[in-house]
Amino acid sequence: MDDALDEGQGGGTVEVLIPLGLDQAYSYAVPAGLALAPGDVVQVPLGPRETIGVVWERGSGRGGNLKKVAAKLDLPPLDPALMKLVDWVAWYTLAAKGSVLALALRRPPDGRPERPKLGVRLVGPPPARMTPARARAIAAAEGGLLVGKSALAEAAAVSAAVIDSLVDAGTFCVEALPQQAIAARPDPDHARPALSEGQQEVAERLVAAVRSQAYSVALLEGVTGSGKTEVYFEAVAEAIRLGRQSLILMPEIALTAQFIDRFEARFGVRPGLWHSAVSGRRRERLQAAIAEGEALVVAGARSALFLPYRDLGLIIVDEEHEAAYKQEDGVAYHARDMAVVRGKIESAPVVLASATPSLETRVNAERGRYLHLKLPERFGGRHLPTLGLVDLRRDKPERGRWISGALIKAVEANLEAKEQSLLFLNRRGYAPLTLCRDCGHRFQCPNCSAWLVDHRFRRALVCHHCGHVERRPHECPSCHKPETLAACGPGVERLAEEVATLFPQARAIVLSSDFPGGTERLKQELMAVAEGEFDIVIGTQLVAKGHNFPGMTLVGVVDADLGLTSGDPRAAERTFQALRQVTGRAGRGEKPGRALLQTHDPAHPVLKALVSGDPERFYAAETAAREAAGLPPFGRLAALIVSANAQAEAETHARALARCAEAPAGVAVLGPAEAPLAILRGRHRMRLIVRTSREIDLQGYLRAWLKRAPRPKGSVRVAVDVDPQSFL
DNA sequence: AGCACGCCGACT
DNA sequence: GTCGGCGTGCTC
Repeated sequence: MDDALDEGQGGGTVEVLIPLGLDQAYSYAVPAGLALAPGDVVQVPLGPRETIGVVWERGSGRGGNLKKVAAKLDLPPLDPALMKLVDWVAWYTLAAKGSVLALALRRPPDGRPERPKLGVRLVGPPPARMTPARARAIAAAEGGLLVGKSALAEAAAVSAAVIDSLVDAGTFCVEALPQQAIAARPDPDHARPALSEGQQEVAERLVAAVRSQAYSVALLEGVTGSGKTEVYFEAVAEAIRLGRQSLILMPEIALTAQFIDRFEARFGVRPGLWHSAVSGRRRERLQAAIAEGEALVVAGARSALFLPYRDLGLIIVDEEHEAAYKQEDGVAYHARDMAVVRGKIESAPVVLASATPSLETRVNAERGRYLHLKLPERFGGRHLPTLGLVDLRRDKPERGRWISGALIKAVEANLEAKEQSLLFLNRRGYAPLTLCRDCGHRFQCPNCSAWLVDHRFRRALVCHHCGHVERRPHECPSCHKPETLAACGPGVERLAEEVATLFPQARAIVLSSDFPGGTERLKQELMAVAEGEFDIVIGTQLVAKGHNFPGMTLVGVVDADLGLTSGDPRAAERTFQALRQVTGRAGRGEKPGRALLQTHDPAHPVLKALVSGDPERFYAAETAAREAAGLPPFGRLAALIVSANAQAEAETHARALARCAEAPAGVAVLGPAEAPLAILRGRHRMRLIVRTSREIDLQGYLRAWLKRAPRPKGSVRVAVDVDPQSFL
């Protein structure tokens, strides 16, 4: 056989990347008669079995004693842009290429048929025994049309069991509902909103970016209620007009019915939805529709970043600052950053939207790398609430109490005026610490180093890190004296006790993720709050976003210092964002609102910046503070080492790395002692920041370190927490 | 990811 | 004496 024949007729070798934790593509021989090109999805033998893989590049060898590619699968090939993204993300995150490929690779059809949604049709006579519930169900199904089972149950206000019994009785028959269209074409002009002048201006900038069909990044900043979504929808509309695809990336929890309704109201159809709950055949169909270019708009959680878009013309990252964009297990990546990278690779504009942008995005905007678009404050003449601090050193609540005189007065005035108040305390449960007054024993999690949180309602002690639960004993497990256990500090449950004592006439409710009855009940209660059925809401982070409470005119932050003192480098930023969000809950209706923040440190720069109402002040102060503390200013190289099974091991790794890193000039490793590192208690992970003043191949360097360093026992994972902008 | 190899606790 | 736990390593 000669080479000429090999050209088109197969033969030769290919490098195949397998979606497993393998960093290298493996060489396989191409059987005669098979033509393979990079991107093709193939079946290859691997050890004792066969797996799916992707031809990454053409090989050069003759494939003498290599295993052969078993088959070329009938799936659309990975396009070069997506392959480039996989390569880039693997290089950048120091993850094995195969693991990244696994994120991008469509699952082969698993043969599991999509569970067809069932509907019922009124076909037979009424059942022998009629009940009110049955009568309602039959009335709702009048006309003999095929109705969805759950929809019918809801419409008739009966349970699914009633419908089932009517099916058994022969009154209804079951049929499969026709499959819902996976991705109908959105109409860019379905319902164009009336934008304010300021919004229009910003929308036009985004539309221009979409028209340019070139890479660019814009930070779209605007407080909640400023109409960010409407504005970026205009950019999406433009992409639709051009026939190009848009990806709207959002934190998983933000993919709510509310967002979908807004999308549908604007474009007439639902977007293609991609999140962890979408499964099986539906996932496949959507993937196919995306690859074909039929699905024009995809709204998805971070994994939607690796979908095989055919012609991506716009990427929106909503709530850009959300920590949920960080994937920490498996391939550790930041979806927002990788979105920027994908935009670069696809030559598409990227829009980062947020009310409280992350520090690094702000820095990038400031340095002119990103276009900074600001939306005028609030839409419809509404104003941001006025913010005030309560100095707890002067206005001190009694022992065992947490609400100051000033806040009590404010709540009373609100009750008087029949307006709602929100008391925000980001602490679930009754008390964050339980100790023995006699011997000082503190209840600690057996798995983690965290304190166990007293949950009176559940009558249990709970670890908020690992989920460990134990019963709250009656006597101290250490000294066995009875009645010595004391709850220390407040949680929302305890605050509710105080509220009941202070304002016995008020209708109060505690809202936290522990809400009894699950998310469904919680949703109902949120609705009830919005409708004014409660006077005082005591809530955790949960109430900071989402539902709008028009009657809420006062927000009391019970402990504004909470979170400011932890060792996490992001503590100040996160607290600022959380407080800005929660205080913004006041005055969303007709009446102006105000917020009171209780603190022991009224001079704290975060609080001062917050009260000044000028976010720029916070960002300026925080950037300066980081520089002063020797923390990596964003936009320069830094690395994050995630490591080991135990804290001690993590520290050993860190010291080993610190020693190794002394060699190449320009690299300084801030070890456990020097850096305000965050050992994430409970999961025993450690963050270590590598700082460098000049450009080196940090990825390559760390990779090499992992290979040659005398490693202590335990697994080491290295992830990079760098602003990828420096590499673009 | 699978699957093998390999070294320490409770059983026929 | 073995069965089996899952830690570590390998797959072109």
